[in-house]
Amino acid sequence: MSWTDERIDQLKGMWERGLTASQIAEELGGVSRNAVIGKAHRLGLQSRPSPVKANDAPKKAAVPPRKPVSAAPAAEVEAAPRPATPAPVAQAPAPVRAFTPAAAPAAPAPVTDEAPVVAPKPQPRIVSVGPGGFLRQGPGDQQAPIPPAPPRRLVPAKPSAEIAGKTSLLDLTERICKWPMGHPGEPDFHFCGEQVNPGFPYCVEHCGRAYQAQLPRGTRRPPPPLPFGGPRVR
DNA sequence: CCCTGATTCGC
DNA sequence: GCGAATCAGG
Repeated sequence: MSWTDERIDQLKGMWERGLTASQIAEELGGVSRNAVIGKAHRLGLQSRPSPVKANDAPKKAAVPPRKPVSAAPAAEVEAAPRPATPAPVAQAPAPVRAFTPAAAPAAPAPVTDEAPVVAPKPQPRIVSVGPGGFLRQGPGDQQAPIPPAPPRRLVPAKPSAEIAGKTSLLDLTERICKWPMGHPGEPDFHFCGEQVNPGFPYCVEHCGRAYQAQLPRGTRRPPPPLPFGGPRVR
């Protein structure tokens, strides 16, 4: 499989929504987890909480090159680190005022420079709250800052109590027995969920059901006689 | 063992 | 550019 624009878009979306690389790889199909991670990095989608990478100063070399083909110049001065998100210079917490009307009028924009900015009179903005708690926006108002969505992992909703504790379709992995229990559509339809017989999609017990030993040709039993002599043959 | 993301490097 | 191999932490 190749990285078409569509697949790249899917990758971006899932990566940003917090799906793991494995999940994304499964979803896309035809690519490995490593491929997804590699592509994500090449795309510049980067930096998700990694279990390995400490978020703070990497004092030690994280991964010393296994095959140091070229000696790296050690005296490299790191360039100025680019902040991941532009500094929220004038991110005045406007909506807060709506919820804490008693608070004194805070400085609307905490400008940090020393220029003698003549603070315009902090005229009290009238903010009305609509049903559901959203803030009504006046014609001149700027869009309220959208709070960044925290990274979240999609968790399959548990649909019913009958299935609680059972192996659902979403629980299936390479090493989970996929023998169906019940029938699709029924409320308690699930899968066996036992440890798989290595190399097979089912556990040992269900392998015995799925794969019946076949006698060599010539030694097969004749088919059992059908009732009433079987279908009529002219 | 399983999982995770990061990184390297041959292709 | 791609991704398997590898590393390393949970």
